[in-house]
Amino acid sequence: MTRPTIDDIARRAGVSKSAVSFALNGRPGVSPATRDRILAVASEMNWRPHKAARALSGARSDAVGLVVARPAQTIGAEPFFGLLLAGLQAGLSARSIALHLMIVEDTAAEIEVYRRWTSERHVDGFVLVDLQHRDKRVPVLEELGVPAVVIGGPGGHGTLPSLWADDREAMLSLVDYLAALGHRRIAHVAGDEAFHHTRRRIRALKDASRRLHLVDAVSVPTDFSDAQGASATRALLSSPNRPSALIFDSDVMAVAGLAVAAEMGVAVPAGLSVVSFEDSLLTRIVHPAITALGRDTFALGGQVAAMLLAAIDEPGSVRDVQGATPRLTVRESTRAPYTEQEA
Amino acid sequence: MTRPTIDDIARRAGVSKSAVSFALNGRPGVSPATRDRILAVASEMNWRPHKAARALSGARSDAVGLVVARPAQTIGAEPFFGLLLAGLQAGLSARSIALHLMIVEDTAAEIEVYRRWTSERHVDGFVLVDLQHRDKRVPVLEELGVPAVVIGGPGGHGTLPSLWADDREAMLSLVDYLAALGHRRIAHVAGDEAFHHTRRRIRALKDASRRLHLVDAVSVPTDFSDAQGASATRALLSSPNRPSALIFDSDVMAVAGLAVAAEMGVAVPAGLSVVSFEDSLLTRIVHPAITALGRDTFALGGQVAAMLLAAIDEPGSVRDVQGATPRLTVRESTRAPYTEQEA
DNA sequence: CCGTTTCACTAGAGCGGTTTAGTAAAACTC
DNA sequence: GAGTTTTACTAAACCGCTCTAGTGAAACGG
Repeated sequence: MTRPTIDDIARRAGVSKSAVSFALNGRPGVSPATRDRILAVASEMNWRPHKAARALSGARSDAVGLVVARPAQTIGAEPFFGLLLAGLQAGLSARSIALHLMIVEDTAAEIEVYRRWTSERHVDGFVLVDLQHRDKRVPVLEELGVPAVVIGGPGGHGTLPSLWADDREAMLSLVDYLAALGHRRIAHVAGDEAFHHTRRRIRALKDASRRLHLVDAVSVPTDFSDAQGASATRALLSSPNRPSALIFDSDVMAVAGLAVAAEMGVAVPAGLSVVSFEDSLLTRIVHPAITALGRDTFALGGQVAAMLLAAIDEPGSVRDVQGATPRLTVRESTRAPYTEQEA
Repeated sequence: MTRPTIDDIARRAGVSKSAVSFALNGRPGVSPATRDRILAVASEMNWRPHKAARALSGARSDAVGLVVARPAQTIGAEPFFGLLLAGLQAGLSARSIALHLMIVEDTAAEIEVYRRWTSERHVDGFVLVDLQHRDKRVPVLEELGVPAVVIGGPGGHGTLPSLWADDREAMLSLVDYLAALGHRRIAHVAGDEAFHHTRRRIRALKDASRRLHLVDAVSVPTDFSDAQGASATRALLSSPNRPSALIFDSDVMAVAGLAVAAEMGVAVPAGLSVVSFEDSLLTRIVHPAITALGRDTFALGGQVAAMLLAAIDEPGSVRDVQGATPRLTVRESTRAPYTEQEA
């Protein structure tokens, strides 16, 4: 048997197609008695709306898009991405909105997908991640006039609403903590300078370092990969004026850095304190467990979902929102630095 | 200006709607000259098909579904999932098929999504992961008659085609390797017994142990979490007859186990060899790097995508396929066990 | 040169919904 | 109780595309 259409329901209930449509959508124009009868027939016949048919009549497609331009490896590796995905999902599925995921090669391909999906009416809105300096995707989405929410900022995302984290404040608090422990030589294994947040963190470290009179607060940019994280760590630990504390911009790099320290015979935390700017399972399961600045990525996904749904319902109504301030979870990888006596 | 429809193109090119449709879909019925002219007009007007309209006329929805019933944490944590996703994407996007992702609470919800998406014509097919013993999803998908490909098996997936790995063979090779190094006391931190592959691995270990006359080849089932992986390791390492080698069913548990060993002062690999049944970034970046059985999860995703597309194109044409046999990458976490002299 | 086949193209009926315009009856006005 | 408004419902257009049936002209066959 083929799936029932509203026509079948209409026939069975002895009313017109339109009456069925009204009843099923909770619209006025049918009496309560008729409405109940229609609903009963519909559920008896196990009717479900045909998404495409609805979308064709100008309605929503009930889906949002997430397009990511990253190498496959990164997507598998970073817990951030999976958690964000799960959080988005949770926020969307409550209103049974689907998530269309697309993983592409580069930003050009990403923009092409935005264009295509918009004109095909494939999705009702987009979530934009990995905000970059002078991001080319922003003007395109603005031009397309499609609802979109940016994760990142503040600044650099034009008129699109964003959910942003105060990376500057986070970095300052991190440095304050390490300085309070007595660290004077702090180094930073940073991410990719193409990203806004990386730049902000680097700048914040510089400022804090000046304010607290730290020695050599150097930031080494990387591409976020474990390989570059490891080699940056190796270089820093080999320098004559070896830092006593390292700040890593990602959990993956922090773990890689930890391995380098072990390999070089540098004890953590006795000889080196390690802090990660990102928290996850990774930082928890290694030994020693890594002190990390944690934000609830799952919750973040949910928040973005809510913002995007609002932007779809009422374009222009959504404004920038500052996400929860990340909190430091102290674990086993940080302590006061070596003193001469100990050494 | 509103987006162009085939009617606009028809008017501009001076032909009928149908001629445009034929031309755009590469169907016979138009002369080469007319076809070229229509295509030129279409691209000039920047026309794109309206997905919903196409889908409504009985065509495909050009999307496949992946529904996962797992806690959010797991999805973020396991590289497997992200890599699979990326691989699937790569395989699908070549034919510009979208991936609809849905993360749900439990199997009941998952089945509900299968029902809904099928009757809504939301997707053309499904990918089924985490195959369980007596899996309830299989008969539902069979009943719905929707194309689907299972990752897992062999066996237990009814008439649905599956891409399966030979877990038994893999476990045997692993045990052979450890036995060749001289290990006699091998223990296994297993996954969830609800999963088919976990059961097969446990059975294989038992068989190998009997064949090789190993002592105490015990398997401890867990829920795949780092916490249970850690406590299983703790228990095994505390037993009077401590194993000299541990096999972990997942990378996350292997890393957690490594941390427990460090915490208990058990040196790896000197005092304990560690092997992971799954390879990923995780096993590579920790210290010591973990010897692991690796399969190319990204490629696996691509293979599944290809199978599903074939199943959609020609239902019933796709048969079970055995995936590539995982290969052992030896790293720093394995060596011959302690001998009495060394101890 | 007439009948048949092929070709290039058009008209128009769906696909499964939504929505507007219209209608008959019931319910209010005063 | 005639006129107006409201209510409950129907008919049919419409969304953008696909595809079948049909048409007129050109090409072919003998």
